[in-house]
Amino acid sequence: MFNQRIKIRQLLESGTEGQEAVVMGWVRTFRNNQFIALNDGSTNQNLQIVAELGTLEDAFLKRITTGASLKAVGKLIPSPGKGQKWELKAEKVEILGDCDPEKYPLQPKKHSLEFLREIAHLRFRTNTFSAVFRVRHSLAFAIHQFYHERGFIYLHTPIITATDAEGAGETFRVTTLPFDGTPRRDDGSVNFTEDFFGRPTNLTVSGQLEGELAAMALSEIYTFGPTFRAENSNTARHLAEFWMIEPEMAFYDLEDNMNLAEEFIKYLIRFAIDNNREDLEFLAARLEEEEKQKPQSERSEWGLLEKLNFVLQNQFERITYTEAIDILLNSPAYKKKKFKYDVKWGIDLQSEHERWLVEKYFKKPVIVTNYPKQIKAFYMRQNDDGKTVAAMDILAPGIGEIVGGSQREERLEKLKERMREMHIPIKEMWWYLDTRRFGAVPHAGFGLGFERMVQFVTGMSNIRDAIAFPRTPKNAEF
RNA sequence: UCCUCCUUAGCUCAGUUGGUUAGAGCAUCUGACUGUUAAUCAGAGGGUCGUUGGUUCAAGUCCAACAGGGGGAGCCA
Repeated sequence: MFNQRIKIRQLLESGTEGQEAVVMGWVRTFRNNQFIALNDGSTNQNLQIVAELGTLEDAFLKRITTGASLKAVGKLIPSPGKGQKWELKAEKVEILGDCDPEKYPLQPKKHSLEFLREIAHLRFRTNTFSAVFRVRHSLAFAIHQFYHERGFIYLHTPIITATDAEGAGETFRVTTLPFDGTPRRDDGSVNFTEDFFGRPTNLTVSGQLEGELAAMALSEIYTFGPTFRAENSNTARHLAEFWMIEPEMAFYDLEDNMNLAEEFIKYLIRFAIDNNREDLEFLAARLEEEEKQKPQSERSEWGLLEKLNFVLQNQFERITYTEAIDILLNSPAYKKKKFKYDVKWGIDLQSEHERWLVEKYFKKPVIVTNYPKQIKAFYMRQNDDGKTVAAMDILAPGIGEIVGGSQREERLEKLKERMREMHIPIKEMWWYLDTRRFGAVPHAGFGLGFERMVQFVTGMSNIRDAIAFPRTPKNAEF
């Protein structure tokens, strides 16, 4: 039996003086030939193992190196030293796995995030990344709890799809056809009838359309799974493979949709604060250090926890696209020609415009609604003005668009008209249109980028540090 | 994909108007010390200066191309 061990988190939280304990973990540092800082990932805190001088042989001591894994048996006692409440007075120490210090890349010092990204297989062993992934876990758990409490059904939508009509960007092709000797038709085009599915298929860019089908019977569903975009995006907020939460609700209009999205985001933040206090405090301190490196003008006004608490305590600002344009046109930034891109009704809001609205003007999350129909997807419900659709984007400080959603067009003729205008193949989408033929109801939904949410809560500025093994153009190591 | 900056020891970085043998802190190794907190002190080892080509008597330093990375932009979540 191996698992008579106690996790360090549990030992530090509820251990009692003199308690006999077995712990296992990885050595962070070994000081003074007697103090081992041991971490097992259950908490950011290390347990100090004290091996009294003279009790262990020199040859054995040399094997206790940063990164080595070991088992320690001993008694929990109040620590006479500063910096920790408890320590484990070792009776027995056993090396589980040696770690050559000449070759091990992690040192007990600060490493740059860029360097750690290159050793993503080992970066879990740092304080920063173990904290990020504990928070990420909590958020994932909270997502299920939030929807479960509200009677939503967790739906698994397909990862391989034949639809390329969602208008959400470039896709990854899924095929078993050979690269050499690809079967061709007489006109030279690839003969997909010989492919695995007998037709062109790709990795999903969204589970929304399938989600709508289920919502037309189960009323309220959500998906939470991986999503793929083959765009050549090289930014701190894009991944080729990311996770997305897409709730879809029957009998919801745009306002219901916004209310749910705001409640959802606040629930996730609340959950992390309640369950990951220590990790968030560590990440907040880390962020503060990072901010100090920046020039005064670029520093954020708030610390991480202040920011999260502020978001919790305040209503998201809700404005229409038209109002947003008016505010931008009247802004000092516009009048002083600070914007690189021009502002006028009909344009898609640029990053600089969104950032100005969120970070300079409102200084809190902003929900922008009712965008011009030209710049939005075919399935969004057309408003009576004939110009706009019932769309909503939630813009978060430092992240940008974190949620994109809409009330869906449930009126068959209106939907088909829009599909024709946007050259969406109506015939192939027969199954989608059937929901509008058979008992259509008003419904709405949105997509929340999970890694962007993780970024927002942890304060990590690059999305590649919010997922264990980031997939980006020219990068699929690990 | 575009703009911009960067690439020097295992890591983080200095390196002057181009000039002789390229430095520091941390890490590693050796020794000392022993209630330490990224332990401390002394010493040692460690470099094809991203790659290729060019300019020059002379290139880490100047120029070009390529590769990788950061920041910003587009596309979006």
